[in-house]
Amino acid sequence: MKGPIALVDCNNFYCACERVFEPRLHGAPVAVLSNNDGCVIARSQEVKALGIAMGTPIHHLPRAAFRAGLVLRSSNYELYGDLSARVLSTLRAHAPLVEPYSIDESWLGFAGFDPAGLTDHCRALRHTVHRWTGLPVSIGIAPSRTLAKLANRYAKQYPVTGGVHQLGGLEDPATRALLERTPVGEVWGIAGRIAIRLQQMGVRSALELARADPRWIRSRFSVVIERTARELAGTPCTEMLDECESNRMIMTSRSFGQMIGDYREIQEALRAHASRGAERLRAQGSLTSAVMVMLQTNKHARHLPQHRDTVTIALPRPTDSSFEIVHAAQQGLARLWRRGYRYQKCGTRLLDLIERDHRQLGIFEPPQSDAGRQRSDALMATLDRLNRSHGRGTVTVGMQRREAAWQLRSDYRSNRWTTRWEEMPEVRLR
DNA sequence: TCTGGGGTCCTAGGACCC
DNA sequence: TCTGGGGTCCTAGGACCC
Repeated sequence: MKGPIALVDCNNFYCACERVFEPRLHGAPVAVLSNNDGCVIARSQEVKALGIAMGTPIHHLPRAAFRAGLVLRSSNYELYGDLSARVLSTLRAHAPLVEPYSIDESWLGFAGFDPAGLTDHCRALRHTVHRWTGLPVSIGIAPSRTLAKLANRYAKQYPVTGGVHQLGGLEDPATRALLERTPVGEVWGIAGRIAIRLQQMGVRSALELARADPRWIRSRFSVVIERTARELAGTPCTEMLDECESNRMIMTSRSFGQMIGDYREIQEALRAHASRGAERLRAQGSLTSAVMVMLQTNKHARHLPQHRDTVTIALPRPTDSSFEIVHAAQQGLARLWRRGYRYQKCGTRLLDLIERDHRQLGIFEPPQSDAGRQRSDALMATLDRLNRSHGRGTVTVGMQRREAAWQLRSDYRSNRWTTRWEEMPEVRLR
């Protein structure tokens, strides 16, 4: 099933989300901070114009930026996630095949469509997304994902495109011209080291990579880069997926609000991460067979003793029970933690995921344990329901305080306008 | 003083087996 | 002087992405 592919990408997504419910932020420089309010992870156009780089630590932000009216926001993933879902449902109403890619990007499959009419169709779609969600998007259309990515960037960069740009294959002169003036390091999938090696071998532009011999690329690099080269030449190398693929691993980790040495305190944080991981596991209908626990000190604090390590606990049988997963995580922590270190971050990874429906009974498992499992399933379903309807953290496994040293700092968080009753926007009539 | 979190895929190389 | 050869499986780590 081949056909044109479109990439829909929300412009400056996190900043745009902040503006949806606070219109006064339109035109103002808005920067969204990482977890713990550490550094800048998203910038509005105005912030980019101020010369503030991605990843700038909050304490390095220049005074001049604040004088220019810089508005800071803590990450508000509950809001971003909800708005992302709205964009997705809008897309699903207007495209035959939608494959979510990240919180702010989706691929659209247009197999069987006449490429000639697609630009207009996508302009209309872009307009609808904006009307229904308040979020501006750009759309790139091309025969392959790598080219669609390039088209998308062009659409974003040049307002004259009306936010939509379409590329063809190498036989199209306009496509060739764009590839020729695109440095190879700006191609999707080619970054830092590989870009340097390609340049040393004389491959400097996207066009040169598109025209390189795929077998040569494969022998010098890998199949990944070979695929990128083929895609640039207009041959799609991945299928569009009809349904959401499940994650193969679920990682949950956070830095602490401050460095922590106390075992009990870290244990509490880890319980929160393990529970959250288990919740996501159940949401995608999987079971895990192994829990990896990670614990690390602050690598930037060079004057302090360093310790970072991971340990993997194999579970007796695949499970999605918060209790079993938390228990395994705590076993892992007991092996990792050392007295006298001040830790900065801990987390869990749920590994070896399988689909819940494919669960097999263990050889040594007594058949009557089915009843116990059903009880556990019902309990987990109730726990998830309560946390969904009353907000995360309403029911927890073991103590997980809302105010604790391990909790994230988020001093500049906006309201969770669409997911919390008590934070809903108010309209006052007078 | 501060410097995020969550993913995927691929490859190299060791362990192990016949 | 050298001292099999091939295969599979698993894990760690690199590279990249958002």
